[in-house]
Amino acid sequence: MQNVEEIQRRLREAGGRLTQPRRAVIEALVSAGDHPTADDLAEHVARAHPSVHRSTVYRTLDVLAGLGLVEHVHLGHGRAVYHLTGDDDLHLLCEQCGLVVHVDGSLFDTTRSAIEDATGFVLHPGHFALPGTCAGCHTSDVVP
Amino acid sequence: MQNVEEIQRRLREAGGRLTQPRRAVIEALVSAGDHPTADDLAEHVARAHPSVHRSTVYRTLDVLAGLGLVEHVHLGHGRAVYHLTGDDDLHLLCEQCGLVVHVDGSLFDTTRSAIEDATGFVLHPGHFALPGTCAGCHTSDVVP
DNA sequence: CTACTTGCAAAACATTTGCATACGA
DNA sequence: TCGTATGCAAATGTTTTGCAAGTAG
Repeated sequence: MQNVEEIQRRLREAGGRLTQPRRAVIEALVSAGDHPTADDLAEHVARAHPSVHRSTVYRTLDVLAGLGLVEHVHLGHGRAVYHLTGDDDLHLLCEQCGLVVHVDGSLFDTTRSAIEDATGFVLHPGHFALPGTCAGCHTSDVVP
Repeated sequence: MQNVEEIQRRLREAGGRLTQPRRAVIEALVSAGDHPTADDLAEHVARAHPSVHRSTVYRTLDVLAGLGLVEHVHLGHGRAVYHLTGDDDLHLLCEQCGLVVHVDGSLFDTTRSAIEDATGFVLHPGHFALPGTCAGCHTSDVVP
């Protein structure tokens, strides 16, 4: 959905500078796996550009988040994963095996509108992972 | 639902020792407000028992969590709040003002079963906070 | 008495920040 | 050139851990 050129264009349009470290972070975002942590991204960046510092990765992610291009999801216990905006899905986190799966965000629609009607609260559920037990762990649960 | 005696009984039944620091943490859990952080609890404990160390608060919470008596909810950015098991409602967290409100867990039923049917994932409602924007912040948003 | 608990200090972990320097536009 | 970005190191904030001493049962 989002490619490197598109992101670079948005960054420049906003008056940001297209530096080598920023190129590397953007490249990492589009080519890293499904749910990279900041650390995963820093590692990915370091492979091609060892001189890029971790703090620059965080600062770049922060800039891109400010432009609405990147979001992060907290998985609990301090870890967060980053992804390009546009993934309109929920993250489910298995508390037993750590598996993260994506489901379509529309599954949440009825709950979202029910809560909005009842309380005026507008949810952004994509920002957190919903914890639970995945199918695999749930069945093997019975046999320890 | 849970009173001090009940928790103490469960702790002793499990072979745990009922020490003064543990009494203080349990007391803090039942008498502290709705969504105490570990820090809130440590402060509460310190008022009556200044010698109780922060790490003991964490260890006690961990023990009680192991017995299924306490759960914690991540509010993002490192903070977590603790509560006694039995609150079967959802926590909504306003990302702008930090307000936490409870709503009935049944509002989540359709989403829970939809996710369970689609993926086999069994969610633990109540173990997590749903982030969003509360009614107050949402309206004042428009008028800065 | 013995093993479970505690206090302390230090480590672990993820992220942020101050500052002088480097570099894109 | 000029102000934004960067690297570095050190700080931040929360939670965890190793260890000797304390204490419940």
